[in-house]
Amino acid sequence: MAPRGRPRDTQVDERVLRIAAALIFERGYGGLSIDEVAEQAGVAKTTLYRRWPTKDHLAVAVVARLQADDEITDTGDIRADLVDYLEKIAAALNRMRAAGGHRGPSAGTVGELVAAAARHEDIGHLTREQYAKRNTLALALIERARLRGELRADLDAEALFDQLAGALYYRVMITGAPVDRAYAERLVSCALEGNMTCR
Amino acid sequence: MAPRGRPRDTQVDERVLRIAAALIFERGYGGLSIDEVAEQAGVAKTTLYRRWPTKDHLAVAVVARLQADDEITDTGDIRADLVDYLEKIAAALNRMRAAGGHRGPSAGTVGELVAAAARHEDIGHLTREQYAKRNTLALALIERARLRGELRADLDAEALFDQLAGALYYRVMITGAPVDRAYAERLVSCALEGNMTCR
DNA sequence: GCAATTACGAAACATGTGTTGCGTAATCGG
DNA sequence: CCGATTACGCAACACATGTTTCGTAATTGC
Repeated sequence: MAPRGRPRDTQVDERVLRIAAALIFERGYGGLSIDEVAEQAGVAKTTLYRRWPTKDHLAVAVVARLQADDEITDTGDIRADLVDYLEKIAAALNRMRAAGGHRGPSAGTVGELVAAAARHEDIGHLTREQYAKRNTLALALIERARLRGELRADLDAEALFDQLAGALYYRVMITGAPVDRAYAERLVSCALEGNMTCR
Repeated sequence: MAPRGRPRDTQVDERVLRIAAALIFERGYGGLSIDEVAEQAGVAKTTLYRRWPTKDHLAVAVVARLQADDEITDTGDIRADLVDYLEKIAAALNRMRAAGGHRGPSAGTVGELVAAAARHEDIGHLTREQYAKRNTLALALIERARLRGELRADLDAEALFDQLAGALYYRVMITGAPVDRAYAERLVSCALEGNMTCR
């Protein structure tokens, strides 16, 4: 049952992830140096590379740790449920945002992770799975609201959620504007109530 | 009027940008090597660094080149105008998307540019200005439609455009789903018509 | 206890980015 | 024409990432 050879030092994973997280949060993605992590953790670089084949993999592992498992609440009030869910996504983004580089509200880490997902097929596969899960949960929530008559019967759930989640990412990565609960409420109102006059 | 010393070889800029674009499009952001660009262009590295202080600056210059100046058309039909504008943004994203790494529909380049904007204050300033300009144009378009009664008087124009543009970026960078004119039409319909039943 | 297996540490190495120093070339102002 | 100024090319360097090699340590199955 136990693997054949010498077992890995399980303390190393914990220690390395903690040190790496501190470095990313303090100096940003570029300030995360493998050499420095190895030195501070008191292990050789080879030990790190055995667990995370690249710096990107280590960084993804760090970020994945501080992402709370997005659990969805279905109170029956689609407006409140959507706001809650968006706020959870926003909170995860803001947590990474705090790990900016030289500037305060920098979205560098999020962009780096997107790039990392594109560079390494396995990371991309992993993150896409994560996002697919989030998407499935949201679409199911919307579908339930539609079935109980809270939402239009002919709505485009995919476009709706793309818009809501996309606006959060757009703000964090592109415009740099803040994302908080108040903004989540604005988004949901805008999306649910529509913008045409002819009604 | 003319600068004091030896003038720069203007052919170098053109040649370097063309070669760098070819490299990015063929091998992705990571495949863009300063040494290789210098060699293929037949110039020294110092000549490149005199014009673009980092690889990030060169890459941004390459991408800025193939971004058509977003001109907005105001036909008086807000739905058609928004679809047109979104399609222009989508076209620019797809052009970068073609410059993927190892996988076809990779959004790595877009993510790298976001990261680059966070790494270098001047790039961030430049791109935020660019996005602010785009935002101003879109908000003005929406405002005109609102004033002529096509849209609700109490709409949230910022949230509306964040949602539309954000959905495009979200798809390109996060989910990897395609963005084309058909999707732009779905977005605009979803946003304009709203999703509640009570109407 | 012994062989196989796996983890670990130390060091050297290859590659790419970005910087620096120096000699040479081109242009302008006088 | 001459000096100041700027561009250019060549070479070397510092630094970080990531790979590889080799010797050693710990654990399992027999």
